[in-house]
Amino acid sequence: MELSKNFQHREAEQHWYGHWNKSGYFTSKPDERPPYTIVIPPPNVTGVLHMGHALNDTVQDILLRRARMLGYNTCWVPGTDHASIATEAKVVGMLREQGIDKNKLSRDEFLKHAWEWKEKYGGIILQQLKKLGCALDWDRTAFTMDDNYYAAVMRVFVELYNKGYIYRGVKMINWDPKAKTALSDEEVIHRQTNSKLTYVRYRIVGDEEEYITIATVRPETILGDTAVCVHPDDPRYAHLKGKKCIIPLVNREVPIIFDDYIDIEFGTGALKVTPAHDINDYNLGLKYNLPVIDTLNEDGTMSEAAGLYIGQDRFAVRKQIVKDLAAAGHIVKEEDYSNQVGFSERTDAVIEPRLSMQWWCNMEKMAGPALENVMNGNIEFHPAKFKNLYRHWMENIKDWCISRQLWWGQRIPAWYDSENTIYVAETTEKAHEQYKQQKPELATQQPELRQDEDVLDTWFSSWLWPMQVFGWNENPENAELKYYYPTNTLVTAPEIIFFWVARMIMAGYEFMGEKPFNEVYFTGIVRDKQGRKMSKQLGNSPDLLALIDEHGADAVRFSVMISSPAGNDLLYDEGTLEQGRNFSNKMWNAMKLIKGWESRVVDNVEEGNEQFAINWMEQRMAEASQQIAEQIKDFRLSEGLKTIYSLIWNDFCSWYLEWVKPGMDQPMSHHVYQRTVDIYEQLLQLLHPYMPFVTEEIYHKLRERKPGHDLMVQQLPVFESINTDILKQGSLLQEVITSVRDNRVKNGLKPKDTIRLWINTQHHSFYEAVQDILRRQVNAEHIGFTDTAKEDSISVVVQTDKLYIEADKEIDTAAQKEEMQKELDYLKGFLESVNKKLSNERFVQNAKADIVDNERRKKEDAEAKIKTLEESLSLL
RNA sequence: GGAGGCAUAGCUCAGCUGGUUCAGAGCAUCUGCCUUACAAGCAGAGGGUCCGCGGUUCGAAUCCGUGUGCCUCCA
Repeated sequence: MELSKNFQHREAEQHWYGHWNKSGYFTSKPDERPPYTIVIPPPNVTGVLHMGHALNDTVQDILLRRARMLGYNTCWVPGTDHASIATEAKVVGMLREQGIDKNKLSRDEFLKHAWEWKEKYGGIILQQLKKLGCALDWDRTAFTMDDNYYAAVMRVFVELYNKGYIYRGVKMINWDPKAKTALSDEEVIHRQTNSKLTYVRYRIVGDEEEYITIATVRPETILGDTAVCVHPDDPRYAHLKGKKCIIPLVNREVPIIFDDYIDIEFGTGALKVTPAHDINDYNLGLKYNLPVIDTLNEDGTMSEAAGLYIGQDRFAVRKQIVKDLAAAGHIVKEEDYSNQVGFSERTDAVIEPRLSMQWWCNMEKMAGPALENVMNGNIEFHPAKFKNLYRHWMENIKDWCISRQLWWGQRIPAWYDSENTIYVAETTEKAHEQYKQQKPELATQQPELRQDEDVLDTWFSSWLWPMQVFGWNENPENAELKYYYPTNTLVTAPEIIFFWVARMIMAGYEFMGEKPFNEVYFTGIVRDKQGRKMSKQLGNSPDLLALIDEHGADAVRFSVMISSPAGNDLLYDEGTLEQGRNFSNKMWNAMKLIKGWESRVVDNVEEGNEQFAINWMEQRMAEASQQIAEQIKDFRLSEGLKTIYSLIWNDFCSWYLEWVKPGMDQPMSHHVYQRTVDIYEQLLQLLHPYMPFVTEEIYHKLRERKPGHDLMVQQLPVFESINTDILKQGSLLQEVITSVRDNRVKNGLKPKDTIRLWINTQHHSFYEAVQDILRRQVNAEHIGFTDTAKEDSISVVVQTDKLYIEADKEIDTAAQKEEMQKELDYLKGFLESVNKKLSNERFVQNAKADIVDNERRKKEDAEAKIKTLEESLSLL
């Protein structure tokens, strides 16, 4: 078998993903094993794989692949979200390019285009997840607009309506003038924006000379003002009680009202009140019974009601009105001002608060169990800090605006008769039945009902995801739902904790009477090296498919995971891609080295110190396995990867393989060879969840495998208790080797220069067990024991052993002396502090016994070492 | 304005219930090596006022208070 110089990721990735898929490893059916279930946070059907997905889905894949190795029946459900507003915007844009105006299409015609688009381009992201290696059960691929899913959404709407949670009403909502739809509070992004604060004076009625000055960042809304408000305790305005003022340009008389809502410090202390276009003004309007003048059209242009600038865009008017006000002598001043402005999450348009008739869902009742079960730990949040955030939101939960003025989505199942009576039902037929029952006479004259034009918020469907992907609506008692629900772990971004996580929890308790998942792991936000959030707009998100193609999926997974501290944001540095690729390469070469020994394997070769190396490596592996299990259990996935990385690179490659490596053209013991392959297999298995492709590839190169004998489906070995003595001996050996090498370098010995090593020690048996290893590792031609110091040698102290290096070269004793003296000084200082502690009665009395014992041991160790060092020093 | 978080080596971060020779890891840097798997590598080294101040304690990177700086979410 000819092995390439480096790991070739392209062929390996394609081959193994296909092989796993064909072998049915991704498919799950309920059986006697315990389930481990994850539902993927469904990406937008319009989406393409970006860094956030890479992080999120790699985490899920790691958890899932590891769970399979621990004996669980793993099921990871893929799918996409119809993403009503994002998809509709995309389709509208595509139609525009083809010269088709959405407004000229009927609803059905538009939906036909939308479905065509979805079938053709939608769900590309699912193919991209395959490239990343994700072990998703493709047979279960779901879409939030599938027929059965649609039906579930209808049922939920009707049930909540019948319970009285869902109602229709006029309220102030966030209006997206670009998409021409309402948005929920969660879909509005507030950004600090540079604006102008314009000071405008309104003349007081009955006095040609007196004015009241207000400050505003949205001067165009002046046209909708119906009052001016000041604080009742503000002495500047006390004399204006009962007076009116005149809105400039439109010359409308409005009252001056007094309310302690006003912040005296802000601006001039006088606030213009525009009930139609500001939520706080709206509330003031309700309180003082002010008229509402809606000056905006749905596309953000000025309406008839504005009286001026009709049909012109709000931002153009903002500039123009300041000029016109100035010309009329009403502008006092303008100053730069920085404030929070709301933007649409989907279209990035500036949000206008706007009054409109919408559908609402009252969340208060559903919030109860959802809050309780997170706070009591029934659903675990990792990191736990998100519990506070969650509680804060749940305790102040507001009604959810669930209607959207769009076509792409689940149409609201409400019908109206000619008297505007509402019939809510899952289907047209059922609505008509209600109608005939309630108004038989009208129904015979006018049999047709008219359905509400709006669709539901996307999240009103995705909050059912963990139940509906297992067929909740068809049969809530079905075997799959019973087996897989509640799912185990939800992995998602903290940004959608309210949009999605909280609502899934509410839906779970409301409709299933059970939580949707046992635990939630919130990943960090992916940022670039400068700490900026990766986004399309900034263009700082790398092309993932290109990265995978160039460096390999394993390298991408490695690089995302290694820089992903638990619970914190991830500053993505492409340099770690190289680290990941180098790691693959390192493992590839370790395999090549081992394979190179295969032809030299002999049954009856005399073994040297290899057994020590094997015993030590096995214990290191057991120790690291335990650490990794702990780390992954606590979602410290990045640390888990570091642990395996170091175990493979340092312990296995740098130490173990060097320790068992046979000399040039020397035979290899059959036993040592087999154990080495066994050990390597287990290491590959530990790493497999993180880097599935390279590990599977090497696993198959190491030994011939029978069909079905793939690394992905192997079970993790269970390690017995750990022998710490062997681990300590291994560390001592490493310390001896490193110290001797260090002294070789410091004394200018070249790697090829051989030495003679003399050891003054109590631990003869230990050194005998490792002397072959030691000799090779420090390039010694001879190792022997001694009771006395060696003349003209480099002396090295390791713990309490003294080593003497003899070389055919001049030795710089002065430098050595200095080094030893430094070490000695440090130890003496250390001993002093230990002694101080031990002579402190309060310490000896208060501290735990084993802590005190430990201090005593430290004291003894330090004293012994000082003695050894002093002896060595005196001989220099 | 309200809520939450973070601050440890040049960079990114560990350090869990206060006590291990506790001040760590990786990357980066420096020095020497093309040594019989790997120069995408090997060997070795240097590098820190644990943000400032105060407190609790026999003992604080760790707990508490406070100041400063940065970040996120909400209004």
